[in-house]
Amino acid sequence: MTEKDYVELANLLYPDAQDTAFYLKKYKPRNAKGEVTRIAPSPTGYLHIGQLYQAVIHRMVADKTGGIFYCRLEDTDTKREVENAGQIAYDMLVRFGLKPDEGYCGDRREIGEYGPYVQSKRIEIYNAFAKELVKRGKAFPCFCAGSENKEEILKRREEELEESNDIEVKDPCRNLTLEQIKANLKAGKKFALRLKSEGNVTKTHEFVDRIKGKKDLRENAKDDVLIKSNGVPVYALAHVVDDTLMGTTTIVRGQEWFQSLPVHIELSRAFGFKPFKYAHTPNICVIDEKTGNKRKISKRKDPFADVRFFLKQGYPTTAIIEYILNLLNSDFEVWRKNNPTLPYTEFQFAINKIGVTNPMFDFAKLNDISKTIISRYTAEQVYTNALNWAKEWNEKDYEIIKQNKANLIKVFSIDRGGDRPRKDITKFDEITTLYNYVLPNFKPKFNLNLGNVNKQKLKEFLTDYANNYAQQADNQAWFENLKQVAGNHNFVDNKTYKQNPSAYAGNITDASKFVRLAITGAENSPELYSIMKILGKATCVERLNNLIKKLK
RNA sequence: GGUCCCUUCGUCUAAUGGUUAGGACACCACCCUUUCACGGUGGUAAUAUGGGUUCGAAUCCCGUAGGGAUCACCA
Repeated sequence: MTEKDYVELANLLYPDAQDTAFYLKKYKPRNAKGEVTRIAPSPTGYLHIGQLYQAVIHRMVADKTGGIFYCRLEDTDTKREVENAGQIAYDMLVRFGLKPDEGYCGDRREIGEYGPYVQSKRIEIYNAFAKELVKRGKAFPCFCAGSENKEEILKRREEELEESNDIEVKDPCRNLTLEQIKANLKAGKKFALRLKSEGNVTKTHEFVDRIKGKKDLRENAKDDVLIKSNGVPVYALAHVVDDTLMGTTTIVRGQEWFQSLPVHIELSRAFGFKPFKYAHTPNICVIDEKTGNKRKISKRKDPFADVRFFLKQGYPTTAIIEYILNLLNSDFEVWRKNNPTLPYTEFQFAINKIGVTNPMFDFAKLNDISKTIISRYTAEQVYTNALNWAKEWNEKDYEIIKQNKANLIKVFSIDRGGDRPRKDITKFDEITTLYNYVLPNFKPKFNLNLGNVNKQKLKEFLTDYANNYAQQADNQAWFENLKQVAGNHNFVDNKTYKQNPSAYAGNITDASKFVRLAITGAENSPELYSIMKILGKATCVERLNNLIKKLK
């Protein structure tokens, strides 16, 4: 075909499309001095933990460089679309404190000069650029079979792999003559638009990825589809066109994209666009229980893939973000230790500090971060957060928390506020069980394990303690009293006990342990004096007597 | 199967040819203590493997093994 033929073909395929110059003029280059990043959720489910991970990078990179972070909805896969999912994804970003500056803001709203930010509303733009490509002889229509379902594709792929290792072949339709194309169009046949690849897989060129570093990249040689036969573009075209028009400077995305990078580069060059910077991130993984191998977090197998899992459990959103930051820039935790009260946004995040290997999701580490964050809350903040959590996720807890404000705040206040606050709350769904002893209808459940303690003496001690129990003025007096009563029943201080354990009924630790067990039903609790004061004499005596009954 | 990427304590990672291979979480011990915690001190624990280059290798090169990803009119 001649250059003239290409122009004729372009007009034939896209008679109504605008000239690309129109759009290139309409969307002015940005004057932001920093990096422009974007998150591009597809409305195919809910916000995935991996997308949240990406969003942290986008938000931090934009903030640290004085740039812009925007949101674009990639709804070109009509088959997989789930209703409301775009809205939910956006809402989740906002809740996690990663609100985009611009773009898609839910189903009825968008902000910014570079819209529309929903791809299904940009079809005419894609057509304009498709037409330009045809004019330049860099794309051609393909009249072969249309879309298949996933099972068919997987089956066909397997068959193809058996036949040949190299399925990167040029598409036969690239050789159709103008006359043949005209005949197909006249017959009413639908077409997909394919890239007419000029690459050669044996040639490589140097490429620098902002995370992976210097790499040799093979040229693309595949005539990939750019626009499906239903007129909707695939990711490659949408990415190159949108990110160019919207002024994205750095494409941050998962490393599964790394191998399609050559197509994106070829396409971008075919248009004569300025190349993007790219950063391909690792993927958060877990160990698969069946195979014992690492695998990407899966929406179907891992309930925490959906970020709402963490909200439902009552993790503070900052705990998730700080955990992710810790995976991304491992010096974050050092910074956090030195700056315990600064917001994480002050941290000097750097994209090139991101590692290249896939990290494993570690709940132990997340829990530690979460505990530390909650330990810095005031008692009122703990209460408010717990109440808000319960209001959304747990009706029963909500009623309990609402009706027991005074006691809960008192118990949250113990060991809180100093330099070394107590770290015992991991997430808000634990509150009603962790502090059940200050709530109504408390029924302690524990296994009574006496260890080396003399049962008869213990019973005598507890009876004496219960019968003569009086509220004390302060913690010191309270403990002196406990020590004295216990001492009367052969419970001695720890040093004395150590010298000859068999001579005594037990030590002061034992005595306290069983009082604690009677009062709280647990071996761990905040400082007992305060708890007993909150509960009042009658309740304490009753609980002590309940334990004594069990000691028969 | 082809291609691409990766491999340092159990986990997250630091160490840009010279460190006693460092830190954090988890685990254990001890200390503190007025009980539970918090905290403190210490401990167990790693350069996948075989060659090569080098005075010297976790670091550079080659092979091997293992793992991940990709090979759609999905993103």
